[in-house]
Amino acid sequence: MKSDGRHIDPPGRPTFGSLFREPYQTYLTWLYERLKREGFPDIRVTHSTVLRRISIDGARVTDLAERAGMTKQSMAYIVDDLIELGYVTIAPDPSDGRAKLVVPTKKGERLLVAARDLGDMYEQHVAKLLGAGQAKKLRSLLEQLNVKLTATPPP
Amino acid sequence: MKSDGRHIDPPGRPTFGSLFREPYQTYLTWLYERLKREGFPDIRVTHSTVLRRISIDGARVTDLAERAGMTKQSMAYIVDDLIELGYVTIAPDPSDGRAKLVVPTKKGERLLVAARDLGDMYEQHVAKLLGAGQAKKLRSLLEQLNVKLTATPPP
DNA sequence: CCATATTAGACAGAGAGACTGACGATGAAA
DNA sequence: TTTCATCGTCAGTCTCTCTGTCTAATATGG
Repeated sequence: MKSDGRHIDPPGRPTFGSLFREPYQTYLTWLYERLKREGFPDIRVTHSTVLRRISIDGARVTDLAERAGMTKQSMAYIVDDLIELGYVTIAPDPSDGRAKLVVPTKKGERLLVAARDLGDMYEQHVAKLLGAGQAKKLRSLLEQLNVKLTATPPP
Repeated sequence: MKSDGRHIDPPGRPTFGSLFREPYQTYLTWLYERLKREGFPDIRVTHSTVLRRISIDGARVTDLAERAGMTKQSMAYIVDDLIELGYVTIAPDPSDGRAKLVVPTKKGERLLVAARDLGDMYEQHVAKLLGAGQAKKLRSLLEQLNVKLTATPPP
């Protein structure tokens, strides 16, 4: 944990990568620790690829996989896990006999609400650290950046 | 209980988590794609846990592991890989007969320089997208945030 | 209406990358 | 010297993602 001050990254000027990595890592670690405490001890980081994209209307495994940028086999693996843990169920898709819909259970909905509330709580903590105005500025800059990076990716 | 929205994340207001995740993901993907093109096709994301923390003076596996927050076995596995790929070598630690130092080779140093240059290039791209002043502001906010989050983690 | 191509998902196997536990060798301290 | 801590390794396991192959169901052109 202690830094010896002889790294490639000069201590005074963190690389742009670490600038983004560190808060994300911190957030991730905090969130899953809190979810554990809030009564969801069996939720792992991988599950978020499903949880981030699920809706109460249900979603197909193939769609979830495509949105997450992974294979449908991998997505099916994660969905299976969430089924076993009781956070989602599968229902037949009335509009396509081949497809199944992944739908959150009541327990799954409680999880989604908890995760969202924790996200808000984290943002409030950041506002307390930076000041409300600066936190708002940070959000705004990151939102702009994400939009513009999508539109104009680096060469 | 909100039930009218189809998506858990309202489209207009990304969660705080996604705000950090997206630029980091974009950056990672871009960086390793570029490294591939720059002549380092065998470098994978995992290797960064070593590369981020290595110095030209060398570092012990145990230290690398502790700084990366992982086990020394896992770190040794990654170091072995980098040895085989020719990016680092191990040298005996003159101050401790049990220990070995992980030192970058010439090839490893070229990689570190390339990675750092690409990081700068990415930052310049961000400056072009947001404007130089806003990009500087973003860097400043993220630096402050990282320092303050370390000092005062969320509850 | 049928033949063919496409699509949704399942099954099997492989490999990366992380973990735990146990261990020998070396060093530090009583 | 004896005892305990530390450095790195060996062996085994688990999670997660990938390819490749397969079936059942759907969509489409003739």
